[in-house]
Amino acid sequence: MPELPEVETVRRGLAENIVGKKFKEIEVLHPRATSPKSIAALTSLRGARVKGVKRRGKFLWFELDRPEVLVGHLGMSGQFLIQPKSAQDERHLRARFNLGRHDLRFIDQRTFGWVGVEEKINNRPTCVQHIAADPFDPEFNLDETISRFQRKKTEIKRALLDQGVMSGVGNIYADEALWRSKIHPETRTEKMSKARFSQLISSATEVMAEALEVGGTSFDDLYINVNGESGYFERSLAVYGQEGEGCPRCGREIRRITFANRSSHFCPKCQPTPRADGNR
DNA sequence: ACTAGCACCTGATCGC
DNA sequence: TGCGATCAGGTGCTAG
Repeated sequence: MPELPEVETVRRGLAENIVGKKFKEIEVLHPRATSPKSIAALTSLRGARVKGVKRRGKFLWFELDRPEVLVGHLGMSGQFLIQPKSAQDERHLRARFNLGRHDLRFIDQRTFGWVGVEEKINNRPTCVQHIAADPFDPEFNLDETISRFQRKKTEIKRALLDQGVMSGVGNIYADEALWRSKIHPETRTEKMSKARFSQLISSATEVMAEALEVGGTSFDDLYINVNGESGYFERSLAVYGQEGEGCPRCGREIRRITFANRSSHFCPKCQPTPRADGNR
């Protein structure tokens, strides 16, 4: 579900609502809700005070008044909600952190998301060590990012989704960025110039910034912010989920293909199939 | 060392 | 109505 704009929307909501608050009671309601280790580590956070909420790519973590951090990933369907303590349990409630009158609740239909306790190395949780900077990170370095793209030998769509190359982009914004840059998703990275990578990174940054401004993309209630509100970028999508619709640029019918076990949406005219000899 | 393929889940929807 | 196939915003493991 949530890609960078959605996760950042959630991060902002969490920062506004729970920085300074203390975890009073912690309850884990599903075995898959916590990262490999134990629920003991989670419940040991009772009494910890939240100092800040950080993000890299799609990973979130809470800085505490102790060395460890509370880390979370939303997976495909995870949500953090701020709820009155008295509110009824959600159907897919997986963990509850009581803050007094309110709860921070972790809800996740598909259970690909998780929360856990980790040490920090280089100022980042251990599970985030292999995640590259996203384009909004002050540590983001364009030249290094392009070099990592250039080292990949695969289709550009796969490389765009590789969080170790550049983080934050998921299936929606990958398709939107490729459309904006007029690049076919199956274009081989070996055939792309440095300028082309640079342009694509700009498109990805641009589309994610625009989505962030309107609270992200919500197709249904699987993605909502900490107050339960939807984002509005769905109406601005050019290709994702638009199979059979007209391309907003040229009117040609948007096509959907499957590879890497996921759907890719593109305009066959604006993003022509790369030639066998690869020139484009 | 790297890439491709698949597993990990629940639920909605579509065609028969 | 029912049932199977397919699809859904992500990541990590592992076989080659």
